[in-house]
Amino acid sequence: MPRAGGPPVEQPRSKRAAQAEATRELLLATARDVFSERGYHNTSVGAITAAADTAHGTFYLYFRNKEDIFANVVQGVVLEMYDGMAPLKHDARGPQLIRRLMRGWMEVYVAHAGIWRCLLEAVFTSPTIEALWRDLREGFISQMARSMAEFQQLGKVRDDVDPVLAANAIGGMLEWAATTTFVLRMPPVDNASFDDTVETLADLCYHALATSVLAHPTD
Amino acid sequence: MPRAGGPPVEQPRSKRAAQAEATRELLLATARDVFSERGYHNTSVGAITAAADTAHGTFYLYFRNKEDIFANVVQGVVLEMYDGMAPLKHDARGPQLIRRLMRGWMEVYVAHAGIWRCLLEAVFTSPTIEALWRDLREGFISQMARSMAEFQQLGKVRDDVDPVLAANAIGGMLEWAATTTFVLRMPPVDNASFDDTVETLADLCYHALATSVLAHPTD
Amino acid sequence: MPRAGGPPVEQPRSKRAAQAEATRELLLATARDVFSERGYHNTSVGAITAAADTAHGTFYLYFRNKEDIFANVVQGVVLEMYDGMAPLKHDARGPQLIRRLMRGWMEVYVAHAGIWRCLLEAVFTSPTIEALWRDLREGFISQMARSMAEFQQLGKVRDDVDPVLAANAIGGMLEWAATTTFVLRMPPVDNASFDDTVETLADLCYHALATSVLAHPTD
Amino acid sequence: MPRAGGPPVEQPRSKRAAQAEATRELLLATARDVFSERGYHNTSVGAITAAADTAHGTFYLYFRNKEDIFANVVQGVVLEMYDGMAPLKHDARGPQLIRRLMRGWMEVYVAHAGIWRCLLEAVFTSPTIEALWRDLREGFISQMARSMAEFQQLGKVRDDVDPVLAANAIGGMLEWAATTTFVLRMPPVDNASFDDTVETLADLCYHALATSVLAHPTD
DNA sequence: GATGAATGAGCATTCATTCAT
DNA sequence: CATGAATGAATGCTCATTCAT
Repeated sequence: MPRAGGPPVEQPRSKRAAQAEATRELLLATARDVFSERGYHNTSVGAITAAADTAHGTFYLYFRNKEDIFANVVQGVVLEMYDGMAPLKHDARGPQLIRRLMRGWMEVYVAHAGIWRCLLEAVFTSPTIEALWRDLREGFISQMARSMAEFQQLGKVRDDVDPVLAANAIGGMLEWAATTTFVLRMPPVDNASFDDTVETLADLCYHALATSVLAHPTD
Repeated sequence: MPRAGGPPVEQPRSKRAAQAEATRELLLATARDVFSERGYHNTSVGAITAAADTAHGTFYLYFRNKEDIFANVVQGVVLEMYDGMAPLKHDARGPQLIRRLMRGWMEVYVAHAGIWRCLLEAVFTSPTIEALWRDLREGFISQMARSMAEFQQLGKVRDDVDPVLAANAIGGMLEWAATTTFVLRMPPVDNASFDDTVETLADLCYHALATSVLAHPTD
Repeated sequence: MPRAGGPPVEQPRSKRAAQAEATRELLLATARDVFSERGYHNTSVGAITAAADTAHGTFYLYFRNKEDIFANVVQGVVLEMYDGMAPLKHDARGPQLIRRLMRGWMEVYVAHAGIWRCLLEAVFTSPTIEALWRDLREGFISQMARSMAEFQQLGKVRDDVDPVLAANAIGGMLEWAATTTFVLRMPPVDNASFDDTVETLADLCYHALATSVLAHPTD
Repeated sequence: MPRAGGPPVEQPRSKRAAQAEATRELLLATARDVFSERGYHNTSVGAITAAADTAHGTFYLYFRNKEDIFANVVQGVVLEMYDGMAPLKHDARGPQLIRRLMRGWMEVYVAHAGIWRCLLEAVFTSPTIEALWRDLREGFISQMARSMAEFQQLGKVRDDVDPVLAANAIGGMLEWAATTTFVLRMPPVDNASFDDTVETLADLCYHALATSVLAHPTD
């Protein structure tokens, strides 16, 4: 859609521009699938254009290189993920609330396992992707820190907790548990169900942060 | 091994074998440095042999390919890391103990930042490395789970905690905090010192697990 | 093929495709020369592209590897050879006919000595080429067997001859005489002329097959 | 064994020399097996020394390179083959004799299929092997030519046959039939047994050469 | 806007051969 | 005599990127 502030006309800016936008979107959507399936390094520009049924050269009309298109893919995916993590209604209290939050978050990671794995692969390789993810993640963590500060105001979270550092730690625990357990399928997955994992994470998180455990027994 | 009847000294296994071993070690050590510096994908076999001042073909006398030598590097590094994490004396109690542990662990990650980052890069790319790390990490996590179970026996850790799942979660929190903060140098590092990070992790960990917070005030 | 409604002329399929086809043909023709001159094993992909004045990578746009381009070369050459062997007019009788056939065949082998030698070299090395040649040769032999059966019907060839086995034997005699004498230049060539060789082969072949030698004296 | 004319001593010329000869023979024998199994190009010096359980460098004490050892292997094998072809007792007459000869020859090719195939592979690749085989084969062909001349004297073979050229042609028919049928396993093998092939070759050969077919009916 | 042919740098891998031990 | 570590040239193949059509 045309950016606000652009030319006043709402019309599809000449057929060419519309076509161009369509091609760009096609490449982007295809790239997301291909990256998800084959990983970052194992995906070549040729693989994307082949999957999109597009000429190889067309790619370079819209993206500078693999890193560039991946950055665009990630942009969309990560926002989608963090969006999926936001909608929590404060209609539950204490442990219940945290458990629901955790479950929602884990579900998001599991649902995006392919591209999430691919993102991690790229993060450790490409400085550009690293920087991009740094920024995107910062949004997520600082949002979490803000929530935590609010709970501190309400006396639900211990006062001696630094919201930013704690959010980074708790967020990391979640991210990494999701990654090792459901992406890399490391051992505990054999014995433990999704539910058990969520339960443990929520329990630890609750006790780590809650003001007084006695006031809110585990359930 | 020296033939019976040979000179009593620990003879260098025929000089030839010693030279070969030396070359192998040279390649291994050089590879570790090169990988640390340039990352997994950005390192080629040629880069390693060049840095080791060795003929390209020599590499293949000792290793099958890049993955192979990296697996050997990782083997050594990870054991070194987990070794550096083990030596905790139980001479401290409660929060103090955890704080010291955490500090030790973080120091290990910081000291191995380059190769640790490279390991993560490879884990998401090579199934072989992924499997290798899975095994090495399992040793670390299950050791942690065993400690936790012991503390449960002693009444220091809550009984309703599953030691394996909790170890995976807490270990992950640590790993990922170390990675985001000191490897990827994500935002909080600007504001927070190493000490603050350790303090927060220890505090969260303590409250997450301890039987009764009241008995052991944060400090 | 030209789209319906296009210009009536046999348009060169969009110039692009024509150029591509030209490049492919160039590589093919060059490869044939290089193979003829240097043999199968002594020819590298690089040698072909260098001779064709083409980038190394271009090769892989059209062929999977050396074996692949050689199979294509052989395809063409063998068909060309067997074509050159076919045109026999039945305007001669008995020994004369065979002599002319033999002469024609030998000339074909001599004309294709380089590539024929290269084919034999490859046949014993590459299962793919072996299979390809098996098929091409089968066409040649079974055609010969069919001719022989016809001559049997006409009472010119002995009835107790199995056409397929005999064709294989006689065809082999021809092939191998051509190969040893004119490709490997084995001894008899020093004393015997091309004509003498043809004469002997024709004579042996005639007597081997003909119903009654008395009816058709050698000449 | 020491060559006549060497030092007068029959003793095993110092243990060293004996050992050296043994190693040389070991390499030679092993090479024959390896070549037979894997073909000329697919065999490397390393493969031979590995199979012989010998140091890589040892090879170069006795042979200049792969071509050199193969030439030595071939020397032995071809003589062995032509030896196996010689022993024909003249106790049979006419077609019977030829049939027995042919059968014996074919059996030799079949028994040596692996190394024979390897020899052909090498002949078309290495000028040295080519020259070697030219000489060895010449011995075989000229022996055959001499036999043929004798039979001409006896009036059994047509006078208008040139023994050398005919021997080359008939010998080639045999060689190539053996090769295509039993080494390359070309089509006719599916329908025709070893016996049928021999029968056809003998029959053709007999009619091709015999003075008067009427005097010696096919059987 | 789209195409796809062409490019050539880059990397992995093999192997014959040498030579110090 | 035997060893086997070291060498480095040779080659196959992939892929990002450009550009004429």
